[in-house]
Amino acid sequence: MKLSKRGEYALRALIDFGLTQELGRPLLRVSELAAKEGLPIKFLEQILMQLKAAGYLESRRGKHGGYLLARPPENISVGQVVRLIDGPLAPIACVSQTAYERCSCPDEEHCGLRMLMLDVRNAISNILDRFTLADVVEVTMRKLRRDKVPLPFALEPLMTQPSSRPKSSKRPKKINGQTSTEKVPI
Amino acid sequence: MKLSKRGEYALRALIDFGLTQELGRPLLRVSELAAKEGLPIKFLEQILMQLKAAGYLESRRGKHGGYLLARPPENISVGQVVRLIDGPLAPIACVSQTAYERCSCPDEEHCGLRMLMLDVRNAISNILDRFTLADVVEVTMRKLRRDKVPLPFALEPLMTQPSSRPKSSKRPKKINGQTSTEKVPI
DNA sequence: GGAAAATTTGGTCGGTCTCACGATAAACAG
DNA sequence: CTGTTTATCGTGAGACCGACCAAATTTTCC
Repeated sequence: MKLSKRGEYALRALIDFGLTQELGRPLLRVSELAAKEGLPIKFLEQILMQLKAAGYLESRRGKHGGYLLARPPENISVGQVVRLIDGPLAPIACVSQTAYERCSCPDEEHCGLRMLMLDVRNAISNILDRFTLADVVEVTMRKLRRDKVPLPFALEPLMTQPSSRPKSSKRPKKINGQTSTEKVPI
Repeated sequence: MKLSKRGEYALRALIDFGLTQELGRPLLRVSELAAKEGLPIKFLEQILMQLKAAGYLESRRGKHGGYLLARPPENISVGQVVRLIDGPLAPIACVSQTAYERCSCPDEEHCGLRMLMLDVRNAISNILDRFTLADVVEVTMRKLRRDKVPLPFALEPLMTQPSSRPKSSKRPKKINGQTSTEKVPI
């Protein structure tokens, strides 16, 4: 049930790009990002290249180079990013829509495991496919402001144009809705 | 978000043990199980040994040997089995209860990814920790009977004692409750 | 044009996951 | 006791993943 490191890093990077874009500084160098998030640089490079190839990022070379978002965060679905990096969300291939594969069990129609994992698939999809990068960024910034945390990436005074673009005032789509009321370990 | 092959095979095996126990033939040889489910024999051996070491199975050696369930299926939680084989259910370690690990992100309290994955964790747990092996077996057998499928493992006429033990009539705990009404691919 | 800074490309390396071969030990049948 | 049947154990190949290092290429700035 794990998200790969590659997928984790990709999402963390995209969230950072969303945050810095919101703060008026969309361009980030790989070295900055790696330092801030504590990620291995060369591995992060591979991931950013993959995100670029998929149309999520653009890159600028040279002196003031770096990466930036190629699409508005509202158009970036978390679920689609996970699928790009880690493959289908479904725990087993025989309940996947995008990459269905017959499993080795003799009677797929009456497989108890398949029924269970179909529920898990739907549960995961209902979360990851509903949230966009903009949603995650918005919730994160609200939390940061509420706790009066100095906004990250305000450092690096490189071309400090305040340019506070009118933020997309969308419905705040509550995250973390049904936080576990039970003591079930996970 | 994947369940490992090891975890998949372990669950498939346990479900089969539950089914055959219900049918009055609790003991299965590794070779039978591998043939019926189409699993690699030696790999399955390792998995069954692990399940035995964890107290889920017993083994008999010699002529009429094999494996059988060591605990009533009502006491076997699907979530606990997955945790044993694949580790914590949580997609990333920093939202796990049983195996929490600080992640490399600088501010865990305000990490957007963490908030998302917390929801995913709860969603998975709410499914896998609610269902026991007995639930899965019961739903499977109902489906098999409804479609009039010849019950598996009725073959192998080895010591055919009908011994129809009084089945635990529990509440039927609907599986596959909210089947995806939407066309979201997964 | 030349230097600097960044992306791009290439190879390496240890670890884990699947899966397989071969040999050993226990239980049973004759 | 002997042989068959079964689980048990040791070993390791093959593939993939996470992470690292070094060089090559491209772009921009001075």
